[in-house]
Amino acid sequence: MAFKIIHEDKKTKARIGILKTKKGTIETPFFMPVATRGSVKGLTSEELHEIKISAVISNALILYLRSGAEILKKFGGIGNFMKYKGVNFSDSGGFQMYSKSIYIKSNNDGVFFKNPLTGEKIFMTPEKNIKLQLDVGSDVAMCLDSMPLYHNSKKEIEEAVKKTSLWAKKCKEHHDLIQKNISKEKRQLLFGIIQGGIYKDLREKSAKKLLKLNFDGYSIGGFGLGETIKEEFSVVKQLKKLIPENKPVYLMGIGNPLEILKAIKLGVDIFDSRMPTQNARHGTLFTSNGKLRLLKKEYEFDKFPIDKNCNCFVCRNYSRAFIRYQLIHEELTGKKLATYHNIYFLQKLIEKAKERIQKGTFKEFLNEIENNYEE
RNA sequence: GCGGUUGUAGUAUAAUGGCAGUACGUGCGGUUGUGGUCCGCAAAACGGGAGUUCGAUUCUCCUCUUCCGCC
Repeated sequence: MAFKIIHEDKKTKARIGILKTKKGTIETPFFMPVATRGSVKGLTSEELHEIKISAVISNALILYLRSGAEILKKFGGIGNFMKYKGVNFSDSGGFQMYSKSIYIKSNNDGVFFKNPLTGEKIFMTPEKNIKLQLDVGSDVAMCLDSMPLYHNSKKEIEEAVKKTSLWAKKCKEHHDLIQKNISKEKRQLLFGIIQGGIYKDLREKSAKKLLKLNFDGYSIGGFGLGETIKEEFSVVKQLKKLIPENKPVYLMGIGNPLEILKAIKLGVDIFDSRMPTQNARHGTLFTSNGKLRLLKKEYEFDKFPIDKNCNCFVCRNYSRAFIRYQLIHEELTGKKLATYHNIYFLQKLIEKAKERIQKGTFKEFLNEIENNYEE
């Protein structure tokens, strides 16, 4: 069994679990920064270890388009390549169907992408994608899914659900086939992705199809793109009732601190998002009082750290004014320091949440955090 | 002093006898499974004065100003 629950909160659905991968075991809940092309922009793997980030997620499709996949294979996988000791997830690239620069179209057999660097047209099938993610050598792979957008019609979303189910079956069968001679402990895990937008009937249909295939974990995809949190959480609650307790649940693309905590309360185990890193680069910092727009002029001479309650390397050593100055003048150091802080902040927040789940006071913790947030 | 030249948001620049545009900067908002330099919105200017004209930032004159040349 790849996933085991070791602690359950009595007042909420929050839980602590252990995910077992070929690279080792890590505790849930956890947040993964995005390392799209094999690195978390601005941070070294040593720094990720220092912050105690236990997993990162890279993008198999983007790596492939830039010949990264080929190199990774020669290096024995992305973990060896980037010298990262934690767990490596890989995303299939299904999400890139929202990217106009590379997406062309899709049908029941796969997706047409174009390589923006060479103009080459690529037909990405579920089978090819699985092979690709095995070459990337991640510890946990995602199925190729068809991701509808929030503004798509219900009919279009239903189509996407259909394709996602079809591809999931192909992904799972191919994944099992390629790894059939590998011992269980050394196999890459594979997660199915549930789609269906905000429509509960479609989500249910999608979940049921995937549950039959018995994936190692279940991802909830297609959120964070325009729907309200209420709509999102309503679906998360519904899906949690359908997914067996002993399967890890991964809410894809969600990186807002408060949103993460509230999802943990609903029993979500895994998160990823480019939000903390991207926001950092653009000057929006996470703090215990909510977000801080560091580029505002009022911080020009500010000698305080980003967050006075934060104990990270950046907050112990640098002023808001310094980081702001570096960011404004486009010095890499500014982006790096801001990124370090945001990732540290999220990591610490989840660590605290885990402690409080263990103490049985997670619900109170959530209230405390919410009361401190201004936004 | 004489001749020429210049004057438009904080800065740099357009256009026009009839709503003065753009970029950067500033302010505010956004960013959720690619985006190292991202996106959206807003405030903000015709040096001053007189004249011609229905109407002048635009044409004329005066004045101040910029820069260049000459004495």
